[in-house]
Amino acid sequence: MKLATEDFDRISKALADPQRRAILQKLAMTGKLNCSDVGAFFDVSQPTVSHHLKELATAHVVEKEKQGQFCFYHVNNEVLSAYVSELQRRLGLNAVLATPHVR
Amino acid sequence: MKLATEDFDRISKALADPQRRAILQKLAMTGKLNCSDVGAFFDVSQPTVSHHLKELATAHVVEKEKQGQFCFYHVNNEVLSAYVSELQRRLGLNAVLATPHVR
DNA sequence: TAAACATATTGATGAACATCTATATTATCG
DNA sequence: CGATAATATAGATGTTCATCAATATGTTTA
Repeated sequence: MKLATEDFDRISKALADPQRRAILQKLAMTGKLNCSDVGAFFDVSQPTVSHHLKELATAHVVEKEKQGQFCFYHVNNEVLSAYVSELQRRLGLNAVLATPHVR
Repeated sequence: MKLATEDFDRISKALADPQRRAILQKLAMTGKLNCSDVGAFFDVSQPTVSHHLKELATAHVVEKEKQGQFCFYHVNNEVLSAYVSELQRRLGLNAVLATPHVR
């Protein structure tokens, strides 16, 4: 999967904040959570959680699923993998594994 | 190689800025550059380049080598690899490849 | 030693941002 | 319908930060 430059930039920024990384990690571990559940894990206000989730969603590293009054979020592994790959590519960390063959 | 939490945080922040990523990428491509050479590639002032290189060095993603009046910088691949691994671990991107065996 | 050069530091400025309180919006339930 | 609950938005505030001009520090060379 190919990431637009704009998305790559946005993801880098999204991952820069420790609180946002913690939220993302929690989502990665639990699979799927709603806003309130996420908030319960951390000592920040509800609007702050909402804001962070929005940032993560805008960067497409999480996906939002509205179910009635609730709003579930889950990690987008495809985007995260693409981000890590692109990061490795840019940093020259994948020279040896350039085109891995599966036989 | 194990990254201290503090280092992981600092690297995430260091990678958040596009200008710093561009500098790092340039260093990854060319291997080794001094301050002036780095500056020549971008349209920013000398103090700004110096500042960014310092941030990258503080995060240990580049290493500094003073040679007389010049100052050479090169990428620290070990730290960058460790960062990417830790990132993958936290984001749950390595479930399948947990302990890759080389036979 | 004086001038020229490479890099670092200082201090200032404007923008971005994390966070909060207050409030709005939308959905459920009695 | 009215109350309660979940999430979002608006606006404010303090902090962090990217950047620059000016200057300092350290190094080479004429």
